[in-house]
Amino acid sequence: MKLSFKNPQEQLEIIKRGTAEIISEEELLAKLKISAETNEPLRIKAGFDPTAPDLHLGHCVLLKKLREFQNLGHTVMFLIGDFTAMIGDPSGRSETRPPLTQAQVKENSETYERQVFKILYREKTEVVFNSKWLGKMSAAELIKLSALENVARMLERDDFEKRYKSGVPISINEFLYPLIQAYDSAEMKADVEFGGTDQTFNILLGRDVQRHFGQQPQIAILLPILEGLDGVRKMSKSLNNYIAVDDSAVDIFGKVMSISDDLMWRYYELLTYRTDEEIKELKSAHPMDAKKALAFELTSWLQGEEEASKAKEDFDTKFSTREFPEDAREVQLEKNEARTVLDLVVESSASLQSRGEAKRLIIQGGLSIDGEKVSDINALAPDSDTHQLKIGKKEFVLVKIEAS
RNA sequence: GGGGAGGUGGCUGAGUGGUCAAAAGCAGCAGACUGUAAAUCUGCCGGUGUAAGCCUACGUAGGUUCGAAUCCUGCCCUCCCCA
Repeated sequence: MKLSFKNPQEQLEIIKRGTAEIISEEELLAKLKISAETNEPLRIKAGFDPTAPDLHLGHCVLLKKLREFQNLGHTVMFLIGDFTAMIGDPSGRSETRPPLTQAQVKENSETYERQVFKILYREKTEVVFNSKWLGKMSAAELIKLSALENVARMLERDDFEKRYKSGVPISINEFLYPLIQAYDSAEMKADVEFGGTDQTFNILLGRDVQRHFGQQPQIAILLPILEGLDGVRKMSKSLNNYIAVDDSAVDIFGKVMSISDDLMWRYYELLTYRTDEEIKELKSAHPMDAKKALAFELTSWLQGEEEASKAKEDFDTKFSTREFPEDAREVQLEKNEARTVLDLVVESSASLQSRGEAKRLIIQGGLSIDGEKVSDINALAPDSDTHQLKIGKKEFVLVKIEAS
C-alpha cells in the first residue's frame, strides 16, 4: 500500500476536531511526525464490548473519527472484547453487569463486525479479538498483571468511588476489567487508543501497562459521549434511547425527528461533517427544516440515500400532511357482525399490549376509522370491505374484512 | 466471627396492620396546541371486566390476624461498622 501522509500538523488539526480531550497533544504530534518520516502508519486501537449486539449512533461518533484516521492513512485495529465481555465493562455503570455466555459473545461479535463496516473501510481495518491472547493467559500471568495496580488506584475511578461510597457492590472481576483492557494495548502495541470520556481511566491505565512492558505509551483520544433520544442520559441500548445502525430508514428518520431542538445541534456537531459556519447558518433557518435535514443526512449515512428519501416521504405523509400511508400494514379479519370497535382495534393492532391499553386509547380519542374519530368502545365496527385504521399517532392498519 | 441497616410497580423512591393496585418524580401512551414524534398544557399509565368486582403484585417460603407491603419465623441476596 502506498502511503502518503499529510504533514503532521495538518493531521493533528483534523484529528482534534470534535474530540473531548487528547492526552497528550504533543505526544500525538511527535508520533505523527515519526510516522510520516518512517512511512509507518500509526496503530489505532478502539475496543468494543460485544455485550449489546446493536451498534448505535453513540458508537458512530467514535467510528466516524476512526474513519478519519483511515483517511489519513493509519491502521485501525477494531478490537472486539470477546474475552472481557465475560466481565462486562463497569464504566458508567452503577451496578455489576451480568456476564455473557460464550455463545452470546460469539453471536454479538459477528453482528458487530457486520455493522461496523457501514462506517469503516473494511480493507483498512484489522479486526482483533482479545480472546486470542487472553484465552491463553494463565492464572499466574493474570495474578502478575493484577499486581501492577493497587486498590487505592482503582478506587480513584469515578464510578468505582461512587459505588464504593454509596455502598453499591463492586465485584473483584470488575477491577480486572481496566487492567485487562490496558494489557490489550500492550499486546496490540497500540499507538493511540480511542474511547468515550468514560474510558479515560482505562485508557490511561493502558499507558502504565505499556510502559511496564517497555513500550511507548499510547495516546488517549477521548470523544464526547452522545446523549440518547431523551437528551439527558448516554445513548445506550439498555436505556432504550438509541438509534441503531441497523434500524430501518423509517425508524432512524422518525427517531431523529423526535429529538429535542437543543439536542439536534449536538447531533450535528458530533455526527455530521458540517462546519461551524454551516451549523450557524442552519440555526438561523426553521428548526423543523434543520431537523429534517439532519434526519435525512443520518438516514442516508446508515441506510443509503434512496432509503432515506423514502423515509422522508413516509414521515411527511404520516406527520406533516397526516395522510394514510400507502404501504400500511394489512390485516385480514373474518366477518363478524358483533364486533365492536374495541375488538377491531385489539385484533388489528401490533403495538398495543393489552385490551385495557386499547380501551384507554380509544376513549382518549386516539382512534380513527376511515378518517373519522371514533371514541365509543362499544360502537359496532363496520364489518364490510376495507377500512383505514389509525391507532394512536404512529400505527396505521388497513383492515380487510372477508365475507366468509 | 460479632453487631447494625436494607430488598416496593420499567427505573428512582414514599409508605411501617385496614382508607394500598400502593404517594411523588422519570420513562411510556393519548389529547389539545404547534413547527415534527420539539416545547408547553391536560388526561391515562398491573391484568380482566361496561361496571360492581375478581385475579396477580411490595426478595422468597411459611405463620399471627377478621384483615399484612406493613407484625413473627426460616431461607436467599445486598450494604455498613467492628474483629
